Amino acid sequence: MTDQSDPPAPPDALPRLGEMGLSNYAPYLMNRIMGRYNASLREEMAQLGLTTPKMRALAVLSVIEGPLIRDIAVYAVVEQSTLSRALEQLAADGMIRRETDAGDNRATRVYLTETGRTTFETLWPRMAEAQSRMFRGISDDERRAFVGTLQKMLTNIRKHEF
Amino acid sequence: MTDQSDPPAPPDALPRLGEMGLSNYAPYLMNRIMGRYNASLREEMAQLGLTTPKMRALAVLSVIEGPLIRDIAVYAVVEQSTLSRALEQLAADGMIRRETDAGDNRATRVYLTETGRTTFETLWPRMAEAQSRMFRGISDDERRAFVGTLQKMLTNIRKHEF
DNA sequence: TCAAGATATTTGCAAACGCATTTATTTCTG
DNA sequence: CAGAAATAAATGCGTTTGCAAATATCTTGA
Repeated sequence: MTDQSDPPAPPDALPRLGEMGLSNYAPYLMNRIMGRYNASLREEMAQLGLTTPKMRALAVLSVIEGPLIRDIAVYAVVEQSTLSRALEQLAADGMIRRETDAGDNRATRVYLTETGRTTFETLWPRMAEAQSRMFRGISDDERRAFVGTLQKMLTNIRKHEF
Repeated sequence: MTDQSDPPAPPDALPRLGEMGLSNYAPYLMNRIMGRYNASLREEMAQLGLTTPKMRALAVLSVIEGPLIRDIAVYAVVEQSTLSRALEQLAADGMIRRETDAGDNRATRVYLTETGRTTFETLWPRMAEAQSRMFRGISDDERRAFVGTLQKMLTNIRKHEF
C-alpha cells in the first residue's frame, strides 16, 4: 500500500472532523454544554410542571412585554406549532394571558400573569446557578469576550432582525 | 405608589433575566445559535435520510473507532433509548455495524461501514460551512479564545470523564 | 459460589414534536 | 376595489422522544 491512492491533501483542503477532533469543533462543544445545562434544569422544571418550550416562553415573557406569538417562537427557538400548544398549556395553568392584537386581528399578544412571573422567578435562580457553574474559574474578562463572540455569531447566522 | 413595597435590591443580589437581558445570558445565545445551526443542516440531513440523533452518531463514529453505545450517547448528547433506536435504523440502512464486545457480552461496540463513512463525508462539508458561517468576521485569535473557553466550560459541567 | 446489586442495552407506552394544512385576517396589485 | 398573495396562529396526524421497566449479563461480597 503506497500513498499513490491516497495523496496528501492540499494545504487548504477541508479538514475532516476526525482530524480536528470533536473538541475543536465549536458546534459540538456547544451541544455538549447545552445538553448539560438542560439536564441541570430538568428536575426543577418537572417539579414546576414545565417543559422546555414552556420554560423558554416564560423566560422570553419575563423580558419582553406582550410580544406576538411568532416573535416568541424566534426568541425561544421553538417551532411555532409546538409553541402554540405550550402556550395553550401555560394559559390553562394561569401563567399567561393571550390577547388579540389591537391593530391586527390575526395576531395574538402574550402577557405573563402574576402566577407566571412567580413561577419563573422560582426557576431563575437555578438558571443563574447553571450559568455560573459553566463559567467557574473563568475570569470576567474572558467571560465578557466569550459573550461578545456569541453575540457576533448570532448576528452572523440569525434570520430575523433580532 | 412608593418604593416602600419594592425596595432596591442589594448590590450583590441575583440580577433578574430582565435586567441583564436575554443577549447577555450565555445559554440563551448558545440556544439561539445552535437552533440556527441545526436548521441549516436539516435539509441536507433529510435528503440523506438522517435525523439529528443519527447524524450525531455518525459524527462520533467518524472520530472514534468502535465505541460502546453508552459512550456514543454521551458524546452525541442523545438519550440512550433514543440512540438505541437511531442505531437500529442506521444498521438497517447499512451505515453501521454492531458487535458484541469481546470481554463483556452486555456491551455493544459500533463501527462505521463504508456506506456510513461516505454518507457522513457527504454531510461534513455542510457542517464545516455552518461553522465558518458562524465565525464570519471573527479573527483566528478570537475564535481560538472562544473555543478555549468552550473547552473549559465543558470541563466545568460535564458529568463524564471525557 | 451464589444471591444481591450493578451495568449495558432494548422496549412499552404515553406525551411531545414538527411538518403540512386549515382558518381567519390583512396586504398587495392590477 | 376585487381577487390573489401573504401572514398569524391553530390543528390533524404520523413520527420521535424520553421515562420507566424489562432483559441480559457481569461483579461483588458474605
